[in-house]
Amino acid sequence: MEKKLVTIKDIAKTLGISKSTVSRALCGRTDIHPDTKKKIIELARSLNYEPNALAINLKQQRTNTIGVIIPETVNGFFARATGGIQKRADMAGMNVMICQSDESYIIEKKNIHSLMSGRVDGVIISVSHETDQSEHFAALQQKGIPMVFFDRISEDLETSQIITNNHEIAFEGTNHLISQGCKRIAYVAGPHHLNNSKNRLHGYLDALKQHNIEVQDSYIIHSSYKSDKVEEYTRYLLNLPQRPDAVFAINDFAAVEMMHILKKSGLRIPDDIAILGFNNENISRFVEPSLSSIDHPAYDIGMAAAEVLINQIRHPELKPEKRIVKSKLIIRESTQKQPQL
Amino acid sequence: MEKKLVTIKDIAKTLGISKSTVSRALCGRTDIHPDTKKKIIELARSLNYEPNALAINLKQQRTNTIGVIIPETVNGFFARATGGIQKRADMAGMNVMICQSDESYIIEKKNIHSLMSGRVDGVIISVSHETDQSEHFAALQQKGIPMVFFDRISEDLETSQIITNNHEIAFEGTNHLISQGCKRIAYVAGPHHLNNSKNRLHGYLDALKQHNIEVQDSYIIHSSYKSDKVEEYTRYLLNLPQRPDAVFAINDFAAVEMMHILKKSGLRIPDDIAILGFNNENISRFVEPSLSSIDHPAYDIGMAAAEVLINQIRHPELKPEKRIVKSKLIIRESTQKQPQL
DNA sequence: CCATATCCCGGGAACGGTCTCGAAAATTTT
DNA sequence: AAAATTTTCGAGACCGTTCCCGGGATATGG
Repeated sequence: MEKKLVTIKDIAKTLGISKSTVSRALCGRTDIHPDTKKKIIELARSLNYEPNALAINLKQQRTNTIGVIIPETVNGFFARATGGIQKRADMAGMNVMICQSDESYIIEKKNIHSLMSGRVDGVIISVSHETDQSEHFAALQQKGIPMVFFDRISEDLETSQIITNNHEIAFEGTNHLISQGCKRIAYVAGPHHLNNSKNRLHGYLDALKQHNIEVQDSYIIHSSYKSDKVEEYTRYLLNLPQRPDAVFAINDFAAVEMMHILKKSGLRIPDDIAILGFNNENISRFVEPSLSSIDHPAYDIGMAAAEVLINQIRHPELKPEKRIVKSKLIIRESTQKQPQL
Repeated sequence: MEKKLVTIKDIAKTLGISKSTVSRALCGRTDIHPDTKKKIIELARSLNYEPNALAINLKQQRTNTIGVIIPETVNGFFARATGGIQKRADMAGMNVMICQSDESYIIEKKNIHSLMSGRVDGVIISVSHETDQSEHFAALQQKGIPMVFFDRISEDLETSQIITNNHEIAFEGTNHLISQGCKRIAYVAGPHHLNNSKNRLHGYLDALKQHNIEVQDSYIIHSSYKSDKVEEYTRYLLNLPQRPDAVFAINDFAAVEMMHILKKSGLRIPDDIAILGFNNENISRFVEPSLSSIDHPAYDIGMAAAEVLINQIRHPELKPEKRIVKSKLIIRESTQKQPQL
């Protein structure tokens, strides 16, 4: 136990050669005799030599790793997105370091510093729900560390970003509800300051406007993404003088829980009240009635984010790049009032 | 852009003092004059100095980070567990580096090497579903890097581990099904070589034996954890000459999907066939009928794993520690044949 | 056979910190 | 006021690599 790890110097000493030569052999240079190279590699293998990434990175002035800051991994969307990031990074031979902000601005800030300190080559971020400023991001940018935002972006900064057609898809979703005959459509939105909830909200509002449906402020709920309030605002909606006949929810978890409460209250879905979710989680197919939702291509978004970042790392002269990934409306039972013909 | 990051030497030079002094000020030593210290700290702050963790770690011969290897973050259990790990590590001022094996032995091995290379102070592992050997773990151990297994452990090695009362809880779950009058209980198990599926399987078998119910091999399915085969084996069970009257499933996702298929086939749950899941995912409360499950305290398991590992790191002389965290049977509608009185 | 190019290899400076040691300066003791 | 002690600081080794540079050995060319 507690053995000192074997270093390049140990190998050099036992072989009676210089550490430069050992280094040459181990990182695959050509200016070394095949025989010595073979000897070195064999010894290294037998000693179970593991290169010290700290030393290498210190010397190289880059770590070959990209930092990721996401609100939380328990959220299926972010879990799938990091999956995509990891896949793409792996293809490029890069490592990934994941931090969770836990939807907290303070922790997000700490994460930034810890990634800077770890000298990651670039950062991918989806900002915490609490965050409404951007100095900590600016600090990163100022140090010349490339960064890419996805899904939840910080609009104050001129950086690369991967977003979806939020406005359009919320517009489309709302239109779908209207086409089903819904007139009193409640909307569970995210926090005001986040771009994606803002854009989605406008999509919703514009759809209403297009159909000359008056906007009811009491139908719009600004909720946290950490949905521990679902029951509360569901009861609120139920007790409104004019009960909504549809709800467009912030995500599928909220939608499913809401459906559960509504059903227990004796309401029929979608006939009494239609429900449309967001994110198209796995479960949505299996609940009853099956939940209509917006398919948010998390994995692809992650892949795109990593791809853009890696480009940025390799070609620092590139201008920030914005990509838009398309979300898709998935219609299931929870919003389909009339049976299909 | 592309600015060189500010170092301790830069600060020393502009202040006309030695880097030793700067270092002293920045890492909070006492043998330095308050005035110089103040000057240094102010300059550092104004320059946005960020210590280079690589250099520090290289010198200190420890990184203050613990590595984590889990099969996949999209799995709610592991996502919650890493949440617990991160929480506990944070309390101890340590960082966490998460790797996903994607249930692949090859990737798991690569992860191990990348963590060794990164010189993490210790590793927490839940082995991939594919893994049936342990040399790669042994390599870690041999280098004196403490490790803790959780949930899915490698039995070949003498290491710390956090497990649950698998045998007992599977026994209890099966008993519960029997108490509901089920006699033909199918069991969807994990791979043979994983300790937890093995122990659970024995719990199931022992429960049957205790009630003199003959074991039917055709009722036992060894499935992957990556459940893309649910439909396939559900059909298989449905087509057996003697259809089972209960299924004890490997996890809630499989259970929920299975329920969905069974319902579409016109079977009533739990009357025609009872379903018991594993892991008590969020959704289980919301499906219809609500799913009985085994509550597997992921967060606590993660906390425990981190705690044991940190102990081990700080006191290398300690013997490996085994902790058992209790799972709990949660009875809902999917297994409750007779209405409650 | 000598000049030149090529091939291998060792020495040693970096990378950015920490830390030990000893010395200068300031303070206290006698 | 000299001695002893304490405070404060600088020089430089070190962590494990990479890489530049130069030199000796070997091969190539005329």
